[in-house]
Amino acid sequence: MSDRSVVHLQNVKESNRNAVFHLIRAHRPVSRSELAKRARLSPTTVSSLVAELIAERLVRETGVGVTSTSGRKPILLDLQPGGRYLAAFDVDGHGFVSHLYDPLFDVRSEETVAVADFSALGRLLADTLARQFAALDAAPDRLLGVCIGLPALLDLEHQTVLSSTVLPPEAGVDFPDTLRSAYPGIPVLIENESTLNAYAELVFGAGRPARDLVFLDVGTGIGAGIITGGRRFTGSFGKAGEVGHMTVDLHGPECACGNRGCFEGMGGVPALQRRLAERGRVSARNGLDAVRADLDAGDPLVREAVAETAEILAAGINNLVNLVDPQVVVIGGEMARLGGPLLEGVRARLRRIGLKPGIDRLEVRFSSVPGNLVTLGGAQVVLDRAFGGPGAPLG
Amino acid sequence: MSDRSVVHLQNVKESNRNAVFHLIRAHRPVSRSELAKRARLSPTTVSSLVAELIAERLVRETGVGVTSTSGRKPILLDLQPGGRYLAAFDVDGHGFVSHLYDPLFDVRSEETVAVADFSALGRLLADTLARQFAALDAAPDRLLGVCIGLPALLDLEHQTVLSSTVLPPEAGVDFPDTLRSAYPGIPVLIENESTLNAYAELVFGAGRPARDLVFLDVGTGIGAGIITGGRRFTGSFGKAGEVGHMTVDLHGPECACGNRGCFEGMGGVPALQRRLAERGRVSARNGLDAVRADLDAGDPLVREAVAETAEILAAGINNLVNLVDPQVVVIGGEMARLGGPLLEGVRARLRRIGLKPGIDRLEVRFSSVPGNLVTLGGAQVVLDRAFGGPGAPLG
DNA sequence: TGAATTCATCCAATCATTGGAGTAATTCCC
DNA sequence: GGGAATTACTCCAATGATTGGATGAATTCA
Repeated sequence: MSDRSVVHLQNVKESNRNAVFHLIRAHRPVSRSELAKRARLSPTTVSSLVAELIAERLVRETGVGVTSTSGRKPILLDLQPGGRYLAAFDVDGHGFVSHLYDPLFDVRSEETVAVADFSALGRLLADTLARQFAALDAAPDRLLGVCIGLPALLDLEHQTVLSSTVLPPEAGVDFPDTLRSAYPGIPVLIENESTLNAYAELVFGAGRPARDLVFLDVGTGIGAGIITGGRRFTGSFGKAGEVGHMTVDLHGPECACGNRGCFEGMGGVPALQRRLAERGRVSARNGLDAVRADLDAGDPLVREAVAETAEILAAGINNLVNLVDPQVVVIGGEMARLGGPLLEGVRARLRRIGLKPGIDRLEVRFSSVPGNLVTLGGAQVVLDRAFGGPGAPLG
Repeated sequence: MSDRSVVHLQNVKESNRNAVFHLIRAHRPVSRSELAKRARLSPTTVSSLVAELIAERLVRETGVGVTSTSGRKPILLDLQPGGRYLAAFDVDGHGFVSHLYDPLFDVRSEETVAVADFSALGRLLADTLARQFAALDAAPDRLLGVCIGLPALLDLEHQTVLSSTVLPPEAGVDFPDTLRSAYPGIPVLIENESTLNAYAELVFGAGRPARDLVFLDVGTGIGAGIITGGRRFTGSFGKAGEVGHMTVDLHGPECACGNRGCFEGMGGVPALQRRLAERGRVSARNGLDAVRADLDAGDPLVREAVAETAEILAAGINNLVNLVDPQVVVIGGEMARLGGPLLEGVRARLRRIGLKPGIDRLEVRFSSVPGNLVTLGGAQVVLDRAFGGPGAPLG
C-alpha cells in the first residue's frame, strides 16, 4: 500500500493518456490545442497521447471546428463509436441482462437471459458475451473489461462473492472466475447492485453534479448504495448501505431479524400493503401501480397509508443524511412507482424533521437516468478501471 | 478537477520524495537500500531523494545497522527530532491548547490558553505560536503547517468556518485568516474536532490497523467523526457525523430539535442522569465519576440505568454500522468515564441486534491513544498536507 | 588474505515532457 | 487578390527524472 504512491516513469505517460481521454470524454468534440490548455500539457505531448488513443481505437478525428477569431481551424477529436467495448451484467434471482456499451455509453448489444440452472451461471455469462461479440463481428480484444452487478455481499478487495440472499445457492461464488478464465487478461469486476445504481445516478443523473449521493432501493427490503467524494463506498466488510435493519423505532413492530422497529420492516412495500389492508384497501396485485391509481383518484384512506410510509421513509433518510450528508438522495425500487405523491410526502416530512439549514440543500428525487442503472454503472466502473477514474486505484 | 490527474514531470520527484518520507516514517530506522526495495525505486533515485530530505532537516543518518548475512552494514535513516514542526490547536468554548509536534509526533512545546475575549482569538493563536517558536529558538520557516481543530461546522473545500454552537459568537469566522496573514506561505488548515478525534484514533490507535473508523463523542450531545477508506469524511456540507439527531425511537421523548426519539436525547449524559434521578440516584456532580463509583460498588439501580443507556447507544451504533460499516467504533467523551461496565453493555447488546456475521468483526472500544487526540489528529493532517498523505490532494 | 556479499554512489542511457522553430490553414485588411 | 496576423499542429533538440551497470566501500566468511 505504501508503495502505491510511488510514481514510476512509465506511469506518467499512462496517467496523462488517461487524463486526455477523460478530457475528450468531458468536452467532446474537442481539439488537441484545447486539450493542451485544459490539461496544462504541451501541444507536443497532447498530440503524441492522442495518437496513441487513436491507435487504440478509442478516439477518432471527426472533422474541423470553428474558431471565433482568425487562424487555422482545429481538428476535432471525439470518442470512436463502437471502437472498444464495456461489458456489464445485471444479475438477479431469475437471470441476467447483458449490455455491451461503447465509451460513448451507447448500447451496442443487449441480451436478456433467463437462467434455469444457476450452477451454470459462469458459463452462461461467458457464452452470452461471446455470442454478442460474434454478432458484432468484433474480436474479444476490443473488450476493455467486464463488470458483474450482483445483489450480493462482496469482498471488493479480493473481488470475491461472499454471500447472497437473492441468488439461488447453487450459483455459488465461483462464476466470476469462470468468466475470468474465459477472457484471460480482461479485467472482470464484481460490484454490488445498489452501489451501481447509486454510481449510475451520480455519473449520468440529472441535476447539479454531486460528489456524495445515496441511492435508496425501497422494495420488499430496503438497501442503499452510497457514493462519497465521488467514490463508490462499500465499507470495510462490503456491507455499507445495509440500512434495512437500521432501528427507527425502538418500540416498533418486531422484525424477522429479531429486533424491533427496523427501517425496512416499517418502510418497505409489505408494510405499506399492511397499512392498506388495515384500511380495507387491499391491492390484489403485487405491483404498486394499482395503489398509484387509487392515490391519483384521491382515495383518502390510501393517501393516509402512503403518507405514513412517507413519514417512515423520511425518518430513515434523515438518519442517513445526518450520517453521510449527501447532496442527493435518489429513491428507487418498487416503491418509486407511487410517484409524486410519495416523493412530496417524503420531502415535506424531511423539511420538518431535518437539521437546518443543511436539509434545504438536500435534493430528494426519483431516478432520472433512462436505461439500466446497474449495467450503466457497471460500464462506468469498467471505464474507471481502464482509465483511472475516481474509483479506480488498487489494481 | 479533471486536470488534477495530469502528472507534470516535476510532480514525479515530489511524489516520490513524499513516498520515501512515508516509508522512513513507517519503517524507521531504515537503510537506503531497504527503501529502494520497498518503494521499487532504484538505489540511485532513493539516494538522491534522501539527500533532499536530509537537506530539509526532515531526516538524518542515525548510525549503522546490522545485516543478517555478510556484506557492508547499512547506514540507517530516521526522522530528525525537532528538525521541523507541526502546529496544532485544540479550540473549545473556554480557550485552546497549542501543541508543537515534530514529525516523530513528540510534543516539543505545549501551551494552554484561557481566552477571555474570543474576538481576539486569531491574534491569540498567532501570538501563542510565535511565543512557542521563540522559546524553542527556531525560525518560523521550520513550520510545516498549522491545523486548528474546532467544534464547528466547516466548509473544508474553501477552508472557512461556517458556524459553531460551542464557540462564543464574537469568535467570528475570520480567525484562521488572521493566523494565515501572520504566517504567510504556511498552510493553515481547519478541521472538525470530532473528525480529528477519529483520525487520531485511526492513525495512532491500538489494535489492528483500520481503514474505516467512527469516533463517537458521547457527552451532553452526541457527535461522530468518520473515517472511510483512510480518509477523513465530512460529507458534502461538512455535517457528516451529526448523528445526535438520528431517530432511534419514532415515539420516543421529544427533543429540543422538535423531533421525537433523537439519539442524543436518549443516549446522552442528561438522559442517563434522568434515568438515575428516576431511580432516586442523583449524582450531584456534573461528572460521571461518582456514577462509575456507584457502578463499581454494585448498586443495582445504577446498573439498570447504565444498562438502559448502553442499549440506546448500541442501537445508535448499530444504525451507523449498518450505514458506514467501519472496522472500529471508538467511544469517547464524558460518557466514556463509565468505563468497562458501559462498554460491555454496549458490546453485548450490539452482538444481539447487529447483522451477522459482520457485527462480530466489529471492534468497539474506548480511546487507546495517550495525549490530545485533537492536536494529534491535527498534526497528522498537517503532515498529510505537506507530504501527500491519504487525505491530502486538492492543494 | 582473498572471495563473496551488501550498501551506496558515479555515470551514461532511457523515457517523458517541454520549448522553439517550422509548416499548414484560415481570417483580416489593405 | 494578396500579404500580414493568427491559430493549429508537428518536428527536433533540450531538459528533468529515473534507471542499469560499473565502481568503490565496508563487512563477513572461509
